[in-house]
Amino acid sequence: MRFALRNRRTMAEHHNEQEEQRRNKLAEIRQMGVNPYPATFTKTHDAHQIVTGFSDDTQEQFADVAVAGRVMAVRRMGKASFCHLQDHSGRVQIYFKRDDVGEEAYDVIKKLDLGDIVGVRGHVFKTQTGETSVYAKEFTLLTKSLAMIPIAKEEVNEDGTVTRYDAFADKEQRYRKRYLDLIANPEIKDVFVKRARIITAMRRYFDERGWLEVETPVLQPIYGGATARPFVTHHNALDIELYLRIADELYLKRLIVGGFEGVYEISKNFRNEGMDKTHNPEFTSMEIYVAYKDYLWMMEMTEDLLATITRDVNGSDIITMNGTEISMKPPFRRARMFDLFQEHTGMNLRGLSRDELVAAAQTIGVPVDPSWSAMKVLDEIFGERVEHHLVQPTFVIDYPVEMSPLAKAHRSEPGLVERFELFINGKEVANAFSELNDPIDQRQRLEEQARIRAAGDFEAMVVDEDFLHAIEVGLPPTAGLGIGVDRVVMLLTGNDSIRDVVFFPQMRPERTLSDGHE
RNA sequence: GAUCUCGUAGCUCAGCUGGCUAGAGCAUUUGACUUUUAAUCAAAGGGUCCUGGGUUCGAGUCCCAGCGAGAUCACCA
Repeated sequence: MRFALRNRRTMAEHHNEQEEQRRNKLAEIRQMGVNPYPATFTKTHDAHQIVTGFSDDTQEQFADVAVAGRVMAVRRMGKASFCHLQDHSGRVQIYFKRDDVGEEAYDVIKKLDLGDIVGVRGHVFKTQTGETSVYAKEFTLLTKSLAMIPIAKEEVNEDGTVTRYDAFADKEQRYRKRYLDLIANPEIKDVFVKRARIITAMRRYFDERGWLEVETPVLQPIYGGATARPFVTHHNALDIELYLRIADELYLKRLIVGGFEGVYEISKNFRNEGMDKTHNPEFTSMEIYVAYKDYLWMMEMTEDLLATITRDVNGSDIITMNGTEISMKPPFRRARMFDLFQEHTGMNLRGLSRDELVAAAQTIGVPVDPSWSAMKVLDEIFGERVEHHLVQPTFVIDYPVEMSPLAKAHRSEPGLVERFELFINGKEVANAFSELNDPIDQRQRLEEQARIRAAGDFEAMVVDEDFLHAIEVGLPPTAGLGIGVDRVVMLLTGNDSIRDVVFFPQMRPERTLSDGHE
């Protein structure tokens, strides 16, 4: 009966047996004169502090503690009961004895359900079997839970590991109802704590160097800075179409034009494209622009940044992904794109025409569509033959100009731009260039994009006249970098799905009942 | 968008080539038990078998369509 869970809100009158029982208990508790939803509770300790801090030597400090949390297990034995409370730090066992906690409180304790939130005051002790527990003297119901919660039984093994029986494992329900996932599988909180630490470390790194965190528009009249399809929305008062940003690049460069010499933004971007293990329609990116620097400098900054973050959150330079060790210790390998082609295909693809590239692809057995552009063919060969080799951090540098309409022409290599992409574990993690600041060149590049767009490629860029005007006013030499924050989090937490590093990944809407409940 | 796999109780799952009133463990209810710990013991309740069609004497099971999910591929960060 999946839809019973899914459409609870639309079926307010329809409760199953167990939910009906909980509502009855709620009424009974109210009749006993107990408020099932009081306003506050004063905690003195976290579960973790008690479990790790209590000993024969410290028992004085734990003579009077107050803890609160969600009831995760109850074992009743007539006039005494044990339960496990779970708070943000972990679990602790509570011992309730009717003669100590009082008969009225014990009557409420008898009605406790898994998922209720309670507060307990008492002293800490060790049970006969040696588990550190709180011996309750006072009990307060803090929140009566009315909905069923998929709490599984757990066994703590001798080595301290936990075996969970019949755990809440349905990926769909875990993503849709993340609050249940967090309750039932609390260890996933570590991923999100680490995510927060990564972002904090990144911010600290930039702030320490004097670069300014800024905010630029999410709603943009012209989208740009990347090749992607946008989400479209409508502003009623202005009666115009607006686009959710696909990148913040063009606005951040305007700020460098305006005189800031280092700006960064950590922001959600939105791309109206497919979803899979590494793509969510909204995702977090970090973009930073620093004046008077180039992509060579940016490579050093990037490897130092990522090494610093890795050490901060993982305490080591080594990360392990599906059993593969990846060293985040600088310097990272640097390889020119066409050298990598040479290395992994044995062919020199530099300067080949489209037809020659198609022929080359066929020679090495990469299937290509003859209608594709030269750049598309090159990209395909890279994806098929090169990318998955780039497990250890590798800067791929010096891309063809056609692939990079916002990057500065290479200072010594005609036809290439000063750009790098950083690959780790076979996936792109960062993208950066010496920013194009030649206004004539920039205009030509965007106009070329417009032609590609007119020819039917909706991902090609749109000409942004105001941005071009800003470049004409004068952008100093500038290095820019974008990092896929979700991907960094995936790497540092060992997850291979973006859905496991985002609290609420995008899901198809659930089906509603056909009979008009909605 | 394509292909494959899956959808049975609150949770985790059985249910063979279609055949009695659809099962188990946990969870729930009632009773016993004042240091238990996957507590135990006794009894009980709980199901639109994802949805809609079809085949059949008979469908959880077979067929078709739809919805949702996961995996793989394609596009992208």
